Amino acid sequence: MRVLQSLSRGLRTLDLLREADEPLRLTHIADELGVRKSNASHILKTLVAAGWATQDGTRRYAPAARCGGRHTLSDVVACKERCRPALESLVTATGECAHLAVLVEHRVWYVDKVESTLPLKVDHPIGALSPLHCTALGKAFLAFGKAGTPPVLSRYTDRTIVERHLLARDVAATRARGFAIDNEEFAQGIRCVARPVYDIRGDMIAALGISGPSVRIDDKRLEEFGALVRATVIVPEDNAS
Amino acid sequence: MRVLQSLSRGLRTLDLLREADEPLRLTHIADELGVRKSNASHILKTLVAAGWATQDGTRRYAPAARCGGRHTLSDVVACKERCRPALESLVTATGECAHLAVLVEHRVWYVDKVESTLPLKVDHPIGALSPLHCTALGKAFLAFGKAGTPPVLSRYTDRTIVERHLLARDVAATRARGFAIDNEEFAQGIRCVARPVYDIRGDMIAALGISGPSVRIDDKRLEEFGALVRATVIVPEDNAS
DNA sequence: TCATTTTGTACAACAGTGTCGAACAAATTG
DNA sequence: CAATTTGTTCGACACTGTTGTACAAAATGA
Repeated sequence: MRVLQSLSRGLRTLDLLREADEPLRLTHIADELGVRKSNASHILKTLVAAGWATQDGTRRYAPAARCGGRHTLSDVVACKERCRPALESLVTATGECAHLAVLVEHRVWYVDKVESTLPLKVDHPIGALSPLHCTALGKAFLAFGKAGTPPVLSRYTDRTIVERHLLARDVAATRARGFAIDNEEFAQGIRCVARPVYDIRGDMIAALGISGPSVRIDDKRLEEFGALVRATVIVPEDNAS
Repeated sequence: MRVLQSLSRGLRTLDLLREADEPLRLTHIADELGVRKSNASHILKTLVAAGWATQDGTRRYAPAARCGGRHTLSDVVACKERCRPALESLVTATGECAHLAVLVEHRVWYVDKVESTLPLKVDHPIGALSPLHCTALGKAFLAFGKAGTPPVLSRYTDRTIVERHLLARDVAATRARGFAIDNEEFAQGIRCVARPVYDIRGDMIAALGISGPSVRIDDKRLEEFGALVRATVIVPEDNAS
């Protein structure tokens, strides 16, 4: 069997573009492929002509929308189904609400939840969209996924982190801690913790968290929840695909 | 500028695989590309080696999972947001529930809804998954989208269509009618109508429908609902992408 | 603002890859 | 089991893709 060189390189280029968090320069791609710039230029021009990549105003290249995000709808639904038991056991263990969300552009999209049975409870409806910088689920993507810091950091409460360097520090702390915390940064009286969920390839696909009213969650309990969420076992994806 | 031939053909092949409803034979692809079979074989082997296509037991080729479905998460969220006004106006006009769903594998996935304000109402929760062959939303995908008939047709009520030829006839009727109907085929006492929602490229991306209790929806009203759903204007997608 | 550096595209020419055609192998059909 | 269709392997030539250089266009820094 013969492997077509230019085709392989073109596909490799698509992978590079997709894996990158930001548009890539021609030089970078040429280096990565191990070819001359002129050659890389032709490869990229061909990808653009075929509608698989785009070139922006700064001459950088990005994958076209048709390349899709890192995950498909099927991936998300499969993830949702395999995280269900974890959500339920967390609610049983804590009595608080559990949520599952995926990353869409610069927001998190709630795709599943299990409600608390207590009368006072948090209700993020499935299908809702929330910002990244002030929710535990969102911060989990900032810390463990490939989400870039959102362009604007809106204020929701007096605790919302709206300065980029403070957010960066919080994200670093989150990474070290192993789970993300939202301490009334999105809505007053609500505290949350969240952890990443990875797919079989090791890419973060979703964030899974617990939310509850601050009156029931003191600092000590918040830490316990964090440890609990982090330690929760999520059934691995079957590699039949 | 030079367009790399083998790369173009490889990308073209990916398009063919993605657009097809079923795995394609090598000969078919070779004809489509206008090259010899041996050449097409090398192209496809390269795609497989790079993880962009798969070859099944019958030697047919299909796009790999990473190619994604026809639509991304962002597409779905954008669709959901642009369909919101339509859902709300339909609920206002009819008093019944409106739902929005996308296709995932062989099921529909509810991504948005607006509830009826009446005490007796239908409640398909967002995030739920339903079969294709016995829901209006699902039948809309069968008739107007590229969904294939599901492998098994389970019975849910005594009205559920479980024979393939009867379902095919129903799908054809749906196409002619312009909207899909579920006449207590999934749950007793619930009738629905649904229509397709298209993206900017003309591919069906979602199904939008109204559901209500049969006691309030006689045949005449069902037709009215169908006409109403079909006539509802959905704000077009902005082509900034 | 103008040098200086970096980055991307265009060009010609050669090497080597991709394409062809045929022969073989493997399914599928009758 | 023969006949037909379909997919893969192989060698060889032609043409495509790669290279290196030259030029243009931004970006950077003074």
